[in-house]
Amino acid sequence: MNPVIPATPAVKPAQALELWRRTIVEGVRRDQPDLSTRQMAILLIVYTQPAPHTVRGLSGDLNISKPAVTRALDRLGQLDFVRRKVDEDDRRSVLVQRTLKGSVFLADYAGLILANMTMLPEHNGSAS
Amino acid sequence: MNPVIPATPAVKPAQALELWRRTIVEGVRRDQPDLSTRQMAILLIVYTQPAPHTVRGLSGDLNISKPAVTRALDRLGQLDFVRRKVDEDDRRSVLVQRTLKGSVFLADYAGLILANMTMLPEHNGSAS
DNA sequence: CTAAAACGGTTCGATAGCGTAATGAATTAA
DNA sequence: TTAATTCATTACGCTATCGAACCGTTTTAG
Repeated sequence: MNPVIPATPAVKPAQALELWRRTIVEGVRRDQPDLSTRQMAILLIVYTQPAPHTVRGLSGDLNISKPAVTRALDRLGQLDFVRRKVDEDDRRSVLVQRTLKGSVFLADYAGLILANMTMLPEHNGSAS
Repeated sequence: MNPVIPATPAVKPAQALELWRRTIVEGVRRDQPDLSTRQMAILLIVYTQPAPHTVRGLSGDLNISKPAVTRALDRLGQLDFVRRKVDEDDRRSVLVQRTLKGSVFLADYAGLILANMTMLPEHNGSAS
């Protein structure tokens, strides 16, 4: 259908979706903490982007309302995946900090992703 | 930690999370249809796994209740990402079928994943 | 000091999702 | 034919989340 691409980078759309499916399905199956997409997005931002992280900043990053961020932080804080801390330079601001539990959770999730990534080349299906 | 693996495929946990963050954040930012994790899981199963797909089968695949699958199909059907069809062999069963809109959506999503995957090697950060 | 602006949090009504249990329709067993 | 089984959906109560608007605190401007 589309043989224009000169050299395929060894990874195809079908394989990308396969990676996504395996990882997400596994996550839903285990489902210890039922994180919404937004909560997961915030968690990933906090742990993979350099600090500081504020409510306003996260709200802008994800293009969602502030209350939504606050709620997500409530939930993530309830799970002890993140923690709030008042900014000393500006006491109005709240800094989102990482926790050990959050690190463990994401490390585990990363392992899940990697496991499915390494499994990809084996599954060389070219259907549809 | 675990040097048993003979040849690491040049991808680290931090890079896996980076891939996840970029893709999910992009999805949250633009995503017109705000799909939950379960809805996305069902969508991926339907489009990457061979047919047929029934409510009962999806319920078992994801280890969630059947009404949860029904509601997810309502949402996905409302978005015209999937379609219901009565199984002629067994009229009690409902077969979940793919649609053009769903194919386009997932193809677009796959492109998003691939874009972030190819961007990964550039981001060779080894912090933390 | 006083007034305006910025920031995060809270309240509000509305919406969506969950699982359990009951309902309808279709198949199978007797 | 009748009864039991199976599949999907609906009903129900509950919880979580949504955006808009408002509040209290802190910072900045005058």
